[in-house]
Amino acid sequence: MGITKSESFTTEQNEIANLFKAMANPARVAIIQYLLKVDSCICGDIVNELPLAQPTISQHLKELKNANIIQGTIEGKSICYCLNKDVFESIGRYFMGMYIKLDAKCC
Amino acid sequence: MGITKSESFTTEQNEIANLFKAMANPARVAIIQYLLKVDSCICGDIVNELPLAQPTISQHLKELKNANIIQGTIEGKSICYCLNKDVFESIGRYFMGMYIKLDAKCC
DNA sequence: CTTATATATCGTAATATTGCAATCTATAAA
DNA sequence: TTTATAGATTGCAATATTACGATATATAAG
Repeated sequence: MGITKSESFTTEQNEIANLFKAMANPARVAIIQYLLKVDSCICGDIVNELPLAQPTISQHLKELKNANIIQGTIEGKSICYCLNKDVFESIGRYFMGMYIKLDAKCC
Repeated sequence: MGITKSESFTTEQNEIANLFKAMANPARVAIIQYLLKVDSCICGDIVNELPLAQPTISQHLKELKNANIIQGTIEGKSICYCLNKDVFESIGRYFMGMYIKLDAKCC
């Protein structure tokens, strides 16, 4: 074998894992941080900002879009990308919820 | 090529990506959820709980430990694992911070 | 219609991840 | 000391990810 045994886990566990996977890459973290700074921009701006080729950026944007982390709107011949605010609230609440539930006593 | 160009990004960006990578797998998500439920347990409990072989669980625990998400304490001939509360607070704050900074206006 | 610009897709090479059988290590029990 | 138990490590096969050149698509400008 070698493939992740997704079918052995719940849909929720797989969804959470996939959301993290979308952010588990320094280039995508950099894209998210850049979008946080500029609010919105076109793909070309990110290509100029990061040391990666255009097809690579395009692929990363696609993955972030599939994970619903960003959204893209067609604007003439370019595409305007921005962060999806809701996702960050959800993830933030997920972790803060865990933090609150977590018992201080450990092994 | 094919390798992630880690050296092209900041240490912070790589650290964040690595933290997400540690959680970007349904088995590891399940381990985290299980530890949240039982507070602490030994490796064998997780092996009984999840449909994965012992070496696989051991490997996942190692990755979670490397990412400082869990900690393990030797207790006789077994090892007691539990979640590291601080990490969840940090991540929660990171995302809530992004959520607050994020401008509602998008493209 | 032609050309330029912006982005997406395809194909592929390099590398990383996942899962497990076999095996090793360390401690507890007998 | 021998045996049993708990867990880690090794080695490997299967699969996934990353990056990019080449190319396709789609819109704007001329």
